[in-house]
Amino acid sequence: MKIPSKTVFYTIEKTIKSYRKFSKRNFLKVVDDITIDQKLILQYLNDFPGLSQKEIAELVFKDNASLTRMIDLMVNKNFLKRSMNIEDRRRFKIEITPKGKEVLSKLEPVIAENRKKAFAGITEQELIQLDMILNKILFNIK
Amino acid sequence: MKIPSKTVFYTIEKTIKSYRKFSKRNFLKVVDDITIDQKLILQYLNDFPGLSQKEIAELVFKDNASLTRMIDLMVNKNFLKRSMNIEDRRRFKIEITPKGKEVLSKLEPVIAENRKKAFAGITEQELIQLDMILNKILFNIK
DNA sequence: CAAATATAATTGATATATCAAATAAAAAAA
DNA sequence: TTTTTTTATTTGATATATCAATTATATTTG
Repeated sequence: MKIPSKTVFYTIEKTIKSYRKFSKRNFLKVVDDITIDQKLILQYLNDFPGLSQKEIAELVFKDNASLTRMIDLMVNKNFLKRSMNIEDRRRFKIEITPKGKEVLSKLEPVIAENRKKAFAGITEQELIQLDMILNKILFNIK
Repeated sequence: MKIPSKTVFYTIEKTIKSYRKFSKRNFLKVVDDITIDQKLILQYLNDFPGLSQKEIAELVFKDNASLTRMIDLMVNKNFLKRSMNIEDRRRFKIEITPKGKEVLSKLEPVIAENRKKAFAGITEQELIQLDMILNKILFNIK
């Protein structure tokens, strides 16, 4: 019999990595040259316009330095536009371009489909359970 | 009310990244200059001597190319020894050095303590639940 | 057996992760 | 207001992630 306490983190890691691969494969069917994290950044900027790089970094669990470079790339790919922010000249104004919005709208149905497939046969109750247990762990280690 | 299906993967990602940071912090109290993945590699080689780089890569969910570079580093740090394998000259014989074993033995109590803290107040039953739900997801997306 | 195919590991290129140090601007304190 | 401290971002250095191409050896096939 397995001892879950020794393997749970392995399973968590496996799940998130597998889901990322699964998602990426499906994304590439409708948009080329996009990564999971780029999609997440687009999504957050769409839902909460005006986010700073630092705020985005926190949302996607990355370092500010990584964000700088990721935003650079996304500007080069014309997904985003970076301009001066008059109110606070330390931060930038980061906006989604029409191309960025188009990419996002192409991905939306894929995202929905991904979740649907991933959660097939899993009840709402189970997801709530899962969420709750993970939050307990998060509380313990914070 | 939150909709878990839209946030569960976010929570999973947050949990695993937080746990990695938490573990690393605690590792560095007893051993300097070790990463979570290096510890995992040492652990696997200790439990299953004779693993090839490819096999290790699969166990830690990494690419062969990454493993090549990680093993290089670990050899430089004198955690591992890499030598020719007579039976199959395509693969290497990778062995833990005394220093590697020492590091591992220093980390063992820390690992146990990490798990204990992370799972405080979580029942065996809940861990089994968690494991089961994650495996359902894994099955769905594989 | 020789030729074709498969496997293990490496290398190169590019992106990302992480930490520390640097820069520039804003906010707080003197 | 000047000085000090804090904040947002960037840059440099090093490690890791990922993909494609390469190399060397093993295995399979004809």
